[in-house]
Amino acid sequence: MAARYIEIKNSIQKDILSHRYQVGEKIPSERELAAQYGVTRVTLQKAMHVLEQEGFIERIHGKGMFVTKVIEDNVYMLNNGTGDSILGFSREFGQQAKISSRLVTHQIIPAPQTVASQLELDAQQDVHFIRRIRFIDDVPVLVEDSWINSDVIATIPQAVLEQRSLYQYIEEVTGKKIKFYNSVIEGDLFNDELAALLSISPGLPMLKVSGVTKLEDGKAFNFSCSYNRADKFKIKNSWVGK
Amino acid sequence: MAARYIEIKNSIQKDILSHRYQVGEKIPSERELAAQYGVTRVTLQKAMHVLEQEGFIERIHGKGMFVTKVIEDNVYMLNNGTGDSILGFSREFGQQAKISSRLVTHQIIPAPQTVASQLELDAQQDVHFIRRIRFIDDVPVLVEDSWINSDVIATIPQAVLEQRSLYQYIEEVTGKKIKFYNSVIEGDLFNDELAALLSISPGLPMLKVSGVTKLEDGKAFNFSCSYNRADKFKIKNSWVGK
DNA sequence: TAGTGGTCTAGACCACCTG
DNA sequence: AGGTGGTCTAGACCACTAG
Repeated sequence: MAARYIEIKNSIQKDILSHRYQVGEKIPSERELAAQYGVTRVTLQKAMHVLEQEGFIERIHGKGMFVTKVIEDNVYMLNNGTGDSILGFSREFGQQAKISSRLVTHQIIPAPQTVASQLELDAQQDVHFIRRIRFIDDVPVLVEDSWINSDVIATIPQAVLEQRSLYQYIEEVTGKKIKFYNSVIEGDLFNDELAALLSISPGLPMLKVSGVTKLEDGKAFNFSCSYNRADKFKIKNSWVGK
Repeated sequence: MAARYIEIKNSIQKDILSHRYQVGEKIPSERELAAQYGVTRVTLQKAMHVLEQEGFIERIHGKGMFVTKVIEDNVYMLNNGTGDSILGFSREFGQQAKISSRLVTHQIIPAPQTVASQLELDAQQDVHFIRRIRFIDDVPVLVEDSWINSDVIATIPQAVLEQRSLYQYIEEVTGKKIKFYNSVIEGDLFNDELAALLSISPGLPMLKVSGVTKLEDGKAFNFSCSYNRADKFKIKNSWVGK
């Protein structure tokens, strides 16, 4: 049972995506929507603030709330620069793109120092190391490395790694939700090794996204790093500032 | 007069930065802090949610709130990928870096189509076009292009462009606060023109950040695009997900 | 002046964690 | 059991925008 404000947020988001609320135009006022959904203004505002953060609406003091004009684009968006790129995939025109994965390697190794520090565990402690290639419409577009604390997940079925979402599996096994933290975006060039995995030329530009994933109880369980073809991806920074 | 929750957020942020609250350790509970500041829990929570968004603390249900372990780094952070890089500059170890600018060009031109669309004005309408180079410790690290609606600001003194913050000037002149929207991050390689401006080799990796800036009344007044040396910058994605 | 979003109060109940 | 964050109510007043 999700929180009421999340339900409301999803409901209004659906209304926006289905063009029930027209692009650029005003949506009903907080007081109206609060009455419609049978909640107080405070609760409704929480929903609307999330929608604003995620870039669906703009709130203008004294005027009202407006559906954000969405900019069309022919590249893919990594929605929030979170590690698990596959979760962030979205296309302005629906999800008809075919997404697939290939597992390059999966082994248990002693945690490298940088990984151990990120996962807040002792060096040399065992972690899963997983390298996967992601395809969109059968074109390889990114390499993703993950280091996962083996205390949290002892074994990972190969089927999970070949299919959709490792995170969903971890949520199921642990019974806890996940949170992303400290995501960092860098630019670089593809080296020979990564370029070979994607069948592209070394020296092409890359967007590198790394970050830590934690369980809702604060336990860090995953450090991931993805190497994305910069000609295929942009990152939308969902942020409203000042 | 800022909102109370913003004052409280700044106060606690200061306590974190001054290490009054130790890294990784628990800070007082919501109820305690609310009592200290003489506000209700709801108000205090607003402050803490902002601190969480900005990466200063982690909130863990049932346990408490903890100061985030900050990862040291020897590159600069573009805090939120907002257009005006100079505002986003921050170094983990204080602000002792020397920041300067050089104005390359400032002219009034008819708005190119993409700019007009972003600024929601008619094509061919006049805009300022400004290109500046930013230096850190006298090393050129980025080029920033800005297109500014001349309806909002008719004239811009050269001194403003050579000094610190154009945005601060605009806030003063218009008497309105500014908001950032729709910031997008891309990776690319420096071409000959941009590389020459920074005295680097073409083909080096770049982080490109573009976005629209609006006044608080919703009026779009600035489209900016910055080209950042990827060996000098990372972008911290202040986001807490799920 | 009427309508809008922005902030804030003083409670309440729930879900989660630890001892 | 006691403390923690997560959510929600039913009001209230303020600041801003419009006609």
